[in-house]
Amino acid sequence: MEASSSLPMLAASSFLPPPQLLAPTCPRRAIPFVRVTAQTLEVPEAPKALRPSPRRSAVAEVKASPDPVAALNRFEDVLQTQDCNIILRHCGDTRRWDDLSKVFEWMQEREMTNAASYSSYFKYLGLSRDPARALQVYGAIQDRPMRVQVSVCNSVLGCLVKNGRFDSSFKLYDEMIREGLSPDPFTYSTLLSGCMKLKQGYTKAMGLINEMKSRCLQMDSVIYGTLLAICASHNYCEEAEVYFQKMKDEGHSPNLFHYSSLLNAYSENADYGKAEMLMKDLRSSGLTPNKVMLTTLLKVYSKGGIFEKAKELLTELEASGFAQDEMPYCILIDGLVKGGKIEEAKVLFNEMKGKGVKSDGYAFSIMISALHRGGHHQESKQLAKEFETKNASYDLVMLNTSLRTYCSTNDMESVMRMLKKMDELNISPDNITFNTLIRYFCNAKVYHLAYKTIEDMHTKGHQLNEELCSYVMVQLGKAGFPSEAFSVYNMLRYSKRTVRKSLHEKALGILVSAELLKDAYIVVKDNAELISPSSLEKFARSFMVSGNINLINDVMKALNRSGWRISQDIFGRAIQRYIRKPDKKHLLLCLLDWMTGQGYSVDSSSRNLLLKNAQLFGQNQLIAEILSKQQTASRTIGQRHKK
DNA sequence: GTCTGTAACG
Repeated sequence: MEASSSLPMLAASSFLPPPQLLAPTCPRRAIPFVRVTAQTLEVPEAPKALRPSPRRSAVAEVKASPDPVAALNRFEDVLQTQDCNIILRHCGDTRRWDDLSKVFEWMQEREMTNAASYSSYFKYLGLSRDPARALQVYGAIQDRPMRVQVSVCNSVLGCLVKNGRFDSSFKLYDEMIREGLSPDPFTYSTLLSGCMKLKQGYTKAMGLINEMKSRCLQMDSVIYGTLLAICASHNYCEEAEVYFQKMKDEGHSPNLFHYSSLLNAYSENADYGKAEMLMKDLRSSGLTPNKVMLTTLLKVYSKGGIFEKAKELLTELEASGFAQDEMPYCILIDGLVKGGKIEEAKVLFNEMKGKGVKSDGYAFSIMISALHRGGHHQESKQLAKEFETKNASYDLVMLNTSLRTYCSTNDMESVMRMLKKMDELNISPDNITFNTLIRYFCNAKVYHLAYKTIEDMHTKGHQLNEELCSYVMVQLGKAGFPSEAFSVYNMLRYSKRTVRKSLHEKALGILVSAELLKDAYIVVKDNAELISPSSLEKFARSFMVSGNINLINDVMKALNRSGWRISQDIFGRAIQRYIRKPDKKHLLLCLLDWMTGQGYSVDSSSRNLLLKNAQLFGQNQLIAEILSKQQTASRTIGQRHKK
């Protein structure tokens, strides 16, 4: 446990982390503070830039060229790596993403890349929303020291975080650490900002903070700001207060970021009293609340249902020019809707539109959803159409919202239009999209389409909604598609860790009615103990009559394993089957033997049937012996049961 | 003149 006890081993191995990682205490100051001045660097005054160098003018010419690659080719002999980096950054800064990649590839072909090239390139790939390419280029780096170069790692991680690929950023970070990365504060800043929108973001952030401490890296004001934002977005109000105080104790004075994050934490629980106190504290510290701060305060009032104060504040925001985008209206509209004041919400929404405030779709989506939930389907649909005619831009949430309202008004044409839009915009459907469509197809009673959608959803790795899929399964069974029903059953079983036990019974019922007895056996084999005796009985009876004869004995064993006592009627049916197929006599003998071992016996009519047909099997003697053994055994067991 | 990060809405 203690770091000291493992020190001798440490000395022998260079693969272990440095000792300061094992010892939780840090030296007083890990990184000495060095003021970098001309004196400390002692760089002699360079007489450069007296005349334009050929490299400089080449850079200028490539920068200005509409075809940078052609220009690069002209100056190939003049340009050095750092010159190319300047050109690369210029492409990025001017947002010419195609040229950016072309220049980078040109540099790669001539092995003119260094850490700075990679760092910059990944940064711009992040800005151009191309994390896939960044991952691809990073993965192709052969040189291990380059792969763990801290600025290279930071920029590729930043690219992932910026594009919402939080899980892959943490996965990649772990790989980098295994390969030997030594993270710096930039690394932690980047990763922490990824925690804000992560489900388990708070826990993840705590892990990172501890890791940072063990590496003796200092917390700074921005990292505190990020941390407070993480607390607010995960509703860790008390923790936010603690960090706010801790930060002050460490000598960082809070700025508007810190105040508004803490206020945001209060707004989640609509803690109006604490919010007011915080505003007082802010003013007394000499800061002036800005647009974000006041908008967050509006959220406190709005969530708390203090609509009079909220409206007053909104008027103030308007007067200060802080209500030029839809955000504050959205907050109040949302609060009104959730407070059951849908009419007031509608009035405010129309007021907002009347004032010419532009909407990115947030206000529309709040109103469309609210009207939909309230059962005002036509009105909701009208808003969705209005949004469409305004030619506003769509994202996944807006598409899902519109889709839902079009589905509920059975507007197939519009549903298709939304799906087409989704495709064109390269927006991948999510759980909500799929479930909306499945419900729609169910209501329209087109179960094969519901089935296709479930299949698609499953293939794309989304977790299925059990209640909905189970309904579709039953409907598919009723509509005469038992194989599809069974397929839904299997998708549910393999996409969820646990399913309700009634699912097995439902599936079994469908399969037995459709005489898909082999599939029914699959259901029974793994879940017999979750299925009611009457369903098992029904299955067993059908199987004995028309199931695959070679599986009869296996079915018996599976049923018996579940603890269900097989009735003599079932055995009777099995025996009748076997008697009609004398070439399966070995199976019959096996069954009779097994029955004896399990304390089962045949009833008298089966017994007579067997004895009468024994010569068919050429085993008169053997069958008679087994039957007699069985009677003795069952009598003993019967007596034991009576006791 | 290599990389980084913080606040409000569906």
